Parts: sequence; structure tokens; C-alpha cells
Amino acid sequence: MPTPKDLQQSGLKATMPRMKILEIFENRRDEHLTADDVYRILVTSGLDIGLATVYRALTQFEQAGLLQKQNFESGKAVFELNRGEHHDHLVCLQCDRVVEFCDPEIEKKQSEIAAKLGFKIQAHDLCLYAECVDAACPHRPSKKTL
Amino acid sequence: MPTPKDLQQSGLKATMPRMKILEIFENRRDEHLTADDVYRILVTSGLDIGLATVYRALTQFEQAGLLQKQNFESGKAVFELNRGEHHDHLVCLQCDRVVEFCDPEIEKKQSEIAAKLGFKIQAHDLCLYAECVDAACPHRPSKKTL
DNA sequence: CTTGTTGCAAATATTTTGCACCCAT
DNA sequence: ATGGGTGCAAAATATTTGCAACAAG
Repeated sequence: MPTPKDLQQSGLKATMPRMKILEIFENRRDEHLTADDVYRILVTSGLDIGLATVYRALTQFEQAGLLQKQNFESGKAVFELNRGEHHDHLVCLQCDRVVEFCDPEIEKKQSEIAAKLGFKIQAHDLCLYAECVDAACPHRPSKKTL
Repeated sequence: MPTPKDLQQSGLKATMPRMKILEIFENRRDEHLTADDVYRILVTSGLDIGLATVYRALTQFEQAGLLQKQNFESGKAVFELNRGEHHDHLVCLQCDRVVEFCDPEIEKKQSEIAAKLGFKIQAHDLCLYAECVDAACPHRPSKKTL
């Protein structure tokens, strides 16, 4: 349940579409949603919000630091709530599940490498593509509805 | 200068369009080209090859292991020659220059992390986005022509 | 009120595909 | 000759934008 202030602090008016979109991400703290996922969820919930508005909101929220954007190899951009602490991703090649992790040693090594090459890191993307070791992997799960 | 065998070994006929496209990558061993970059280079060189053919060739070459595909945050896929040894990328935020590197320690840590999470890594993408430390960074260089 | 915001439709951008014709093998 | 390959145009996908109507501060 986001408050109007979450948006106003970023100079954005607290409109109904924006509040609803932000709420979707707060209700799904560890999912990674595409613009279309968000749009479908809104429509399914009976809300008449345009896809263009979803794209605009996602872009603004990312710039405001409320959301983080990721480009996995699917071709579509996915968004998730920005919870402050940085993390990287591991995507299961069998079921698309996304696991998050963060390794300080890798982070440190990255900075060292960049420094050695004459650069200062502003951001990075690390995504591991892997297969489940145990057979319990729930291949291709059902898709989001609420 | 690619030979017909490079393609035939992968079950692909050694046609003129394919040979020319492969040649472009061999002449630019450390550039990262989009489908449109390749198309433009062909047209500029007076070759009448369709954009669809470029896309088909790039996809086939990637599957054949001749090229590697990368998805940076630009939204367009870029391709480069597959020179066997794996490497990661650092993209300069000022001039789009791409520097390649490989760190065995990071690679090792990645496998450990995946193993701990119950996965076996098949692939990974690591891309650092950074700014030049020295002012010599050639901001926004001219674009490819041959 | 005033300016930012929205929905819709149309425009972009990137990549894929159907199909008749063409060319390596 | 024959089956894969090509160009073109149209389709599919993902995202952006122009604009008139609308709503938040």
C-alpha cells in the first residue's frame, strides 16, 4: 500500500493509475514484471488504464528510483521494486524462475577491474542462466493473474 | 577472409550474402555490431542484401557458434565474432566504447553461488557500465562505414 | 485555474515470417 | 534438378509519441 508521498517526493502527482501500478509492485516484492504483465494485471482487476500509461509510469518510477529495470535475454524489459540493496539475478532456464543474490567479493572485483582499465563503475548487470540441479524444478509455471 | 568451409561445417551453404556478412565480422574482430549496422555496411559497400537475410544469417551464425550475441541495455542485440575464449564487457557511458575482460575469480565465484542455490550455470552475462577516468575518452566516436 | 496526466490511436523500432524466385551443390 | 537460400513486403512485438480531454494541487 503506497502513500501519495512516495510519488510526490519525486515530483509526480499521486494519480490513481500511478498508485495502482506502484501497489502491484509492492504486492509482489520479488517478482519481475514486464509492462504487459502490469497492464494485464490492471485489466484483470477491472481497472481501465492504458498500456501507454503503464509504460510512462514504469519509466518515471525507474527514474525516480522507485523501480529497477532489467533486460534479461527475453527481449522485453522487466521491472521490480527497488529495495535499496543491490542484487544480481539468476534465471532458471527451465522454468524462468528468478533468484536474487549478491556477492560482495564479485562486486569488489568488478570495481578493481574497471579501475585497472581506467573506468569508474556507475552500474552493472550480472545475470546467470542456469539449470535446476534437483528435479523439483517447477517447469514453466502458470502466469500471474492478480 | 572466411572460407566456404567455415559455413559448410555448420550445414550452411556458402552463399554470397553469408560469406560477406561473416567477412564483416572477421574484419572487425573487436567491434559489436547490430543487425542494422551490418546491413548498412553491406549497402554502403554496394551489396544488395536484404535486412531479413542479415537477421537470418546472424541467427544461424550464432547457433553455429560462429558469432556471439549480446543484449546490452540499448534494446538492440549486438553480435561479435566468437573467438573461443569467454569474456565479459564494460561499456563506456560516455562514448559507447566496449572493453572486454575476463576474470577467473569472478567466474569461479559465480559457479559457487549457483551451486549453493541449487543450479548449474549454463551461461552468464556480466556487463559493467562505467565512465572514463581520464579526459581522453573520445566521446561519441564516428560510426562504421566499411 | 494551470499544469501535469491520461487514453487512444498512430508512429517507431526491432525482429520475424510467407512466398515466389534463385542459386549452391 | 532440388532443396536450401534470398529479397520483398507484410506481420509480429515492444515501446514511444501527438493530441484533445481530464484531474490533482
